Amino acid sequence: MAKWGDLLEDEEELPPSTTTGPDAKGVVTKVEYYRNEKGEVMKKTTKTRVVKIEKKVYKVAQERRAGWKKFGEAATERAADSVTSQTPDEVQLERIQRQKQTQEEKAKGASDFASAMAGSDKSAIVGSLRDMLYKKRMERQLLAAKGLIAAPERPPDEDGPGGSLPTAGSGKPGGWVPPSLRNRIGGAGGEGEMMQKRRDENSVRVSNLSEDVTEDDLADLFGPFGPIQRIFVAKDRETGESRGFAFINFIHREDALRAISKLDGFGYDNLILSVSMAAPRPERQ
DNA sequence: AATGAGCGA
Repeated sequence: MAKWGDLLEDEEELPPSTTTGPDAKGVVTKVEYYRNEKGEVMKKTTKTRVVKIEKKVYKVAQERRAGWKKFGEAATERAADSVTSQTPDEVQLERIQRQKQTQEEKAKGASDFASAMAGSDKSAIVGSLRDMLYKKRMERQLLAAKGLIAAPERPPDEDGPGGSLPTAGSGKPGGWVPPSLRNRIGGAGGEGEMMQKRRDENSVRVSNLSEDVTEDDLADLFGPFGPIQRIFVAKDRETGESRGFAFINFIHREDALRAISKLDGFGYDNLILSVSMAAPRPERQ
């Protein structure tokens, strides 16, 4: 499975897309091959399942209607020439199948990635990195959905009134931490526990991010290059939506430069990232 | 397309 990229490297013709299924569980598997902007062959596997939802409201309405007396023309109609017409209304939803993953697979993914990063084999990097980032992201989304972690960038008190709002000074551990207080992110070379001075000089700008990329996604993406002091995703002041670019401040300049050389032009989330050293932030008067 | 927040003594 890991070798498909190598096998196809020199071939002109791409394999045809295939669609298999639905299998016993209704899962349809679609495999497509395409070339990215660098001419590398990419494989995309999509698994979808059609889920039929019976609308509960229909049941309720039907039960209510059963108790009504007919009137007008309908009171005398026979079944054959009904004056009422009905349209079946079935809602079909597609949803992406989540893949199960064992601890060993996770560990393997991480070590594949580490060795790919150490070497210079670009296609190996792209293969294992893309895979690992996607899995990590899905894990986070699942945890967020289960309520085990806060959804990204949404303070708990936005869930609406009535809840037990965390008051200032309650100091509850494990809750949502505002970005301004998230100081130590990823990386291995912790430079002491003290508050660190921000290092704007090693600030990397990444743009053309998709709107739903979070700080955690970027920590996964940039963390392997070295310790990071701060990650900042630019957001719209009132809507909170990502503006599609971010800054990653590395502690060591050489890590910033390596990240740029490896990740500039990297395809992430269907977009081609642009990664470069950031211009210094304008001074505040 | 695009270059980040806070700041109250």
